[in-house]
Amino acid sequence: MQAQRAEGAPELLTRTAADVFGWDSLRPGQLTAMEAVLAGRDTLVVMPTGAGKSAVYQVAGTVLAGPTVVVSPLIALQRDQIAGLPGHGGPEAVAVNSAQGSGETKAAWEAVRHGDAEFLFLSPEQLAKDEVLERLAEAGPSLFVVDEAQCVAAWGHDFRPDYLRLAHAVRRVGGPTVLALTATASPPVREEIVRRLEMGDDAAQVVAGFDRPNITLEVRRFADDADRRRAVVERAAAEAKPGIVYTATRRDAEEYAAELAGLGLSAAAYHAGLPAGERSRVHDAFLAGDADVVVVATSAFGMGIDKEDVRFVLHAALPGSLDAYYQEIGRAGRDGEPAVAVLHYRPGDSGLQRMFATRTPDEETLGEVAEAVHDSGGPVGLDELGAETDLSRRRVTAAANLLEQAGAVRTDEAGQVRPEPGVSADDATEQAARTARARKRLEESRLEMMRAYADTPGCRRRFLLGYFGEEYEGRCGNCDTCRAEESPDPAAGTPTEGVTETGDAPPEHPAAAEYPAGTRVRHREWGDGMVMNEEGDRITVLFDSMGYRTLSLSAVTDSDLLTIRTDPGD
DNA sequence: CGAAACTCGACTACTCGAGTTTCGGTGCCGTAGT
Repeated sequence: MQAQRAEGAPELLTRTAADVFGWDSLRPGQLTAMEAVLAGRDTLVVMPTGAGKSAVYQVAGTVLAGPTVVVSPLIALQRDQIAGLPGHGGPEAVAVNSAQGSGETKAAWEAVRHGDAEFLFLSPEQLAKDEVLERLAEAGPSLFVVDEAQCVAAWGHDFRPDYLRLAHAVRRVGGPTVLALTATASPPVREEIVRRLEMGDDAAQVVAGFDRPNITLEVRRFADDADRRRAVVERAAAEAKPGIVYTATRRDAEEYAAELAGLGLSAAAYHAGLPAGERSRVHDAFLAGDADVVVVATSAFGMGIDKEDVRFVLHAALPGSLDAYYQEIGRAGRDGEPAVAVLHYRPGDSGLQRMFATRTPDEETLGEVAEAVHDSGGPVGLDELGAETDLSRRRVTAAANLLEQAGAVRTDEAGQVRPEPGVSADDATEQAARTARARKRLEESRLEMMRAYADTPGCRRRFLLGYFGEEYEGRCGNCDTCRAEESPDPAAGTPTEGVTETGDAPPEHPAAAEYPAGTRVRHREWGDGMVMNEEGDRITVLFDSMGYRTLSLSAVTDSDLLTIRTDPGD
């Protein structure tokens, strides 16, 4: 104890990293994050995959007394994480999930209860169960880690609503320090993670640079679907292997895979509709690299893939957001060697994404759940609500989350849902529907940003980095628009195939310097927002209530639309 | 929102086109049946 006290936190962390994990040095961001965690501060770490995010919780968790809970979205990922920990002698790690037998689960809980297990891996769905929370509360975890924390914002609203209920879980297990980890998160997504996980006001944020200069960025726009298909196949055949092609539908994944296989390439489709055995076979073959595979995938593929030598990531259609896009192209060129990311799209693509992104619980569902909460009179569990409304667990949870977000219901200390006093079921429904509509608008504007990236005449890297809150001066020289500028060959650049339409970047507006990315502004009608991007004479602002909006600087200065806010915190 | 699948009537005998409906994407979980 005396010896430890004499040793400062950085020394203790560095020594643990070396003694327990065999790491000779820690990167500055890692150490900063670990120190914040050790000091009991909730911490958000945004760092590229391969930069050692896991080390942050591994070392900090080992140093802190008490077990560490790690929330991980995929069972396969939990296995990898456990396998990645040092073998015997090191801290023990266990998991609890549906894929393992009851004996294994029992042993895992025993290990946690006796203090033998330092790390316990769980899905958010496990943390929705009373029994799991009670056992955890007893064990008194000191650290609560949310890995792949972008899932909170990306999946929590509909697909896996238990992600939005993690804050309740944190409270119920005794309020340990929260550590959220992600490779990709724009400022509004970071803000949402912090808010949803109810991380403290003084939460630390450790954000490493987003730039991946070795990835060449390119966009090709097509009027005709057949032209686009041909271009994708030709490109996949021509580029150095291995690579990934992302498609929008399962059907496309299979069609592209078949077409590439027809050209003699070893290509395989991967999507959630395939049998588990087939999926893991494709996954393993791709990781091993022995098949020189060109994998055609839907977004199911990629999370947790740590393969260094992916040479290209092609998109055969427009993704739903730049957050998703950057996450996916980030799987290219991890070794630092040149790699390419090419987006092939057709303006009609956005319809599919709009459908996916904007499907929120309908008013009828919200009404049913609101009434069930009301009629119950007192605290009621989500299972009970499901039985009463005859809705699936997932839909009930999503509806309850919206009602809660709208301030129409509340979740109590025991995880039960209660009506908010003085709010009728009808009012609750109306408020939640309003919240759902606002969410829809935000998702639509995210899609608009995706399209704006695809259509920008300016430097793509600068646009991307601006979206992630990083300023980038000048032009990168490694995207199609920069290259077109350097070699003013009319054949270069990215005109729409089949349609003549191109343009140089508009000249910088004199007022551009007044609105650098990150500036907090107030619009006469749309309220408060933050400048995300400035390009030529236009700026893009993310408004709290309206989502992303692009404004002309001439209009802004002519009619005094925006005021710059100087109050730092609000 | 948009593409594909389906339905249906016309007009001719199996095909065509217009109109209508359906479907599109991510993973946990638990439980029934071998």
